[in-house]
Amino acid sequence: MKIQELADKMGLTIHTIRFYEKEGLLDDRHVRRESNNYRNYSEEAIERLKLIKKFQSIGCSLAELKEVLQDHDSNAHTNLQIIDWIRGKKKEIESKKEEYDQMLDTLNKMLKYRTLLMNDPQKAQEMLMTWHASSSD
Amino acid sequence: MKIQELADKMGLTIHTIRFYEKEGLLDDRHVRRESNNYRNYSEEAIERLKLIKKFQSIGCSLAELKEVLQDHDSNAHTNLQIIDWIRGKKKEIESKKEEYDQMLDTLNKMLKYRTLLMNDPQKAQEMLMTWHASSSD
DNA sequence: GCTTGCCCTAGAGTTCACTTTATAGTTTAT
DNA sequence: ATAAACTATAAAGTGAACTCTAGGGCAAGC
Repeated sequence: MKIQELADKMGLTIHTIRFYEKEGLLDDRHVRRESNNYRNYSEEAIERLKLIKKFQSIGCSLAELKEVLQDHDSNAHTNLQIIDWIRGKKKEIESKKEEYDQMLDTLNKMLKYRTLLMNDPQKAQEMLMTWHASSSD
Repeated sequence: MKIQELADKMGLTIHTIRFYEKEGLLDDRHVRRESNNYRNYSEEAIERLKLIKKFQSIGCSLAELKEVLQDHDSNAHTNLQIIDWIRGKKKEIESKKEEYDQMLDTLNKMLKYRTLLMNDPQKAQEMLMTWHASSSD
């Protein structure tokens, strides 16, 4: 598979794919060269890019990803180290989810206030008072 | 309150605070100048910075934040526009939470595999097979 | 009155994750 | 055979959100 085909399949640009390779996120399990020096991608490249996207979408940096993916490949780190990383990442995600829940709370309050403001400005004003009395801006 | 004190209270650097001001996230409700031109921050500055952190932690850009905070202050946008923004943001957060759930799934699989690898390499190998048969890397 | 430490501005530098550009070789269609 | 469409490399540019530096002013202690 040539680079443009892969790019289309993955919804990336060819530049991005070459960039990932340069950053060490793809190795010869994913890309090889044809006699004309064109890159030729294996099916594994697709899976790798999917994995990159997945991790990236939850806030892994490419540097962090490189670490994990290299662990995945070679045995640079011990199993225990990887298990630790996974546990840490799980905690991170869980606390991020909690933050999101808090934020949803805040947004719901804002929504309630703004809706009230349209229907009953008087009551909205009252709401603002009690809000300010408790905590945030 | 002088800048260093605020920075310490908020866990930011003085550079970051001045940067936020330059970006228009703080106004004269939050900062004024003393006769010597030193910045003097009100208590409201603390609430404002908390709010900035809160929104930022769930992926709002400073530009976006500026919009909302200005709405919050002046009535640059209509109530309906703000309500729309809030609704959109809520959706964003909800789908982000789903992504996080998926990621937790993946991490749990990885953890299971790595744990098995330590206790029963044979079974770990089998697990890898069924995994590869289904989908991801 | 001098040192130390905090304050100011303006602007340059940094990191991340791309994105674009310049230049050139290869393949394919007409 | 030539144009178009694709590939390659190397390197510069971008935007976001800081972060740091240079060069200077004020303030408090000895």
